Amino acid sequence: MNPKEPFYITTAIAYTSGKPHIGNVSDPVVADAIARFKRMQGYDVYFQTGTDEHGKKNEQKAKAQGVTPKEFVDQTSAIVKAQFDLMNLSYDHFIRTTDDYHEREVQKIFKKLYEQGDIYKSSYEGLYCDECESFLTESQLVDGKCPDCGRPPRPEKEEAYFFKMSNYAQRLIDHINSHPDFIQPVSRRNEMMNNFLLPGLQDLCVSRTSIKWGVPVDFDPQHVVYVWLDALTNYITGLGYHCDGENGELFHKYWPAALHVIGKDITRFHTIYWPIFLMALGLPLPKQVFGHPWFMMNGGKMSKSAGNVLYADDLVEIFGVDAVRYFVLRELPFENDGNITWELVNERVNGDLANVLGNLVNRTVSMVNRYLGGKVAHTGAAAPEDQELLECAAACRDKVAEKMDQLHTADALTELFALFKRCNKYIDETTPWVLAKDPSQQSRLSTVLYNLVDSITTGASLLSPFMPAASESILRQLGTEPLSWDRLDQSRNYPEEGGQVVSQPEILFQRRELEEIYKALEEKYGPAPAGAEEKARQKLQAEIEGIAKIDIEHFGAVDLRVAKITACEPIKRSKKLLKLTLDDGTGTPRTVASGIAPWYQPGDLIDHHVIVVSNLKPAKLCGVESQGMILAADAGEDVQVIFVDGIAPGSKVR
RNA sequence: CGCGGGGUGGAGCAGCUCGGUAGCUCGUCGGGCUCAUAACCCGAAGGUCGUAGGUUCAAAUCCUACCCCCGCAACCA
Repeated sequence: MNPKEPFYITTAIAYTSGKPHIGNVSDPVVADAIARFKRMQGYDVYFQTGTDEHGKKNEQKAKAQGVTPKEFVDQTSAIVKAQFDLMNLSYDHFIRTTDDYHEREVQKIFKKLYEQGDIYKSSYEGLYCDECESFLTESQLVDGKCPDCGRPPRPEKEEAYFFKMSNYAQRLIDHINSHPDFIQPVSRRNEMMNNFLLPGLQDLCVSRTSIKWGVPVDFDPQHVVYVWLDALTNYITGLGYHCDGENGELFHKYWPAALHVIGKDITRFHTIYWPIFLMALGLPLPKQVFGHPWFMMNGGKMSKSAGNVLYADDLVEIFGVDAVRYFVLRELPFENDGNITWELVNERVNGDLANVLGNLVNRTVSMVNRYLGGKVAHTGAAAPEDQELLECAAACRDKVAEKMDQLHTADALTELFALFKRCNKYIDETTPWVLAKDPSQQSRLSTVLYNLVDSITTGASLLSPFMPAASESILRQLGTEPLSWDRLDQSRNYPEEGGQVVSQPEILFQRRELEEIYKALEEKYGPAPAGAEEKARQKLQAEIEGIAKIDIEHFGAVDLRVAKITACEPIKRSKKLLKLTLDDGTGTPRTVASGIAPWYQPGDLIDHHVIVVSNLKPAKLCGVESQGMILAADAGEDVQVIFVDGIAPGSKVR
């Protein structure tokens, strides 16, 4: 390997709408471990992260707080940065999309793409719904009506800029096919190909006039640049890219990026739009994009509104930075979503970190002090049972590297911890406490403990990209320094003539009982159930108060009738829909699609009488025309259709 | 028939490309040890590898059909 080979790695820049949760900091942590590992291997690494600060959401939030958008994102960007720093990220550059050099360059890029014909000015053709304040695409339209409110939208022509994706789609398809590792994992690649590229890419609208908080198009200032075009370019503006040709030194050195680490939700932007923007700029494409899966909380998506969010700083407060890093790197899987809960983190910390690693260091330092006065040297008294340990330690480096090359941080850690487990086993095999009782075994005892310390030194050195602080602490306790990469596949790196360990071992990772954790959480947040109930009440109240009052005429406009379900069948291609055939007393059967399939079997419904909104405008759902809707109580998890059995079909409900 | 991923001891996963003893972590049970953070080490129990067929001397692995779960798309009238 060329020791100076550049390696540019980025995370997705974080959106500054609020405090990021543990899932949001997981790709920076993964990227950081990879960046540190590559540095250790001798690559010339440049690691960039940052915040994405423009867009409507921030504009609105700032307004709600009575501050300017810039003031708002200054706050939230600092919050994001604090979380990243807390996780001990070793980024070389933290970019903000409100940085002046970035904004200037985005304007130039936009202009260049416009001048060369990739971006063209047109008008947004869709119909505009005044009620919903949004444009509707052809596919959204339902009988020419707004799908949300059913009002007739009026034709509106709003001018906007579009990017001609079709110019580059085929080139991108070819690139993806000829670079099988470009998109990781493969499931994401197939998804992109089949859902977006092969059916034909739509031109992308790349400007907005409805938003003020963005980078203005300098030659047409009522437009601002679409946030994704703005955000994605951070990867090159951060390196000092200048589209007029005078690129900075960093750009020359580091572009194209070796790896973009992102969350799976934004794979489309990074593997379709971003490469195409780069093609348009005549730049080489990044070598790899890794759309990692997510952490779920108890099987559900983490979200603030669901109240199941875990924050990095809360976890760090209890477990420490390295433990949280370890969990993310060990448990965030490669292909499918992973799980994170207090219980799972605790299990990992106790099992792997406290028991296997922490205790190993602790017992080793203790023995060196107790039996050898704190100084351990290789005295030459080798024995056959040493071989297996020494080989395990020497082989560890390449095993870990192989897994890291595949971006499998979890497997890399498994390999590394296999070494620590092997060390524990070696202690049992050699029983130093027995040797210590026999003065004639003094030399052997010293070699045994030397081998142990030597192997731990190797392991601790390899550990540093994953858990920098723990690695440093172990090496300091052993009285040595991290090993350089080219020595890591060898033995006897610990000073053979003798090294001095600290006189008192320090607890690396504290074992904790779940009860302690629950207690700490309760002290911090108060009793959980009561708080949650109160929150739910407040939310409900706010929700109901937020709904505009209507007068009786409006309600009278809704025609509710009793109808009997005469037939019911599931709708193919849909998960939630059942197709109901109703007798509403008119003699003409009425078809209604209803999203109740998760709660009702078709047979449960036949012959029941239900309430139907009879004058709702028809709509097409999954290929079925639905003429009205039936009423049901929706408790989120549970849904019950309202039955009025015994009442004649056609009866009015008021 | 929209596209893709997956179904392996109680839990979470590896193995499948290139058929040949089903492996790892946690949990359970039993034993050992005392240097250590109730830790560490050893052993055991527990699996018709989603179902049904097929190919083969031999199938978790290859082929066919079906069932179930997850993601993307669609979508809750």
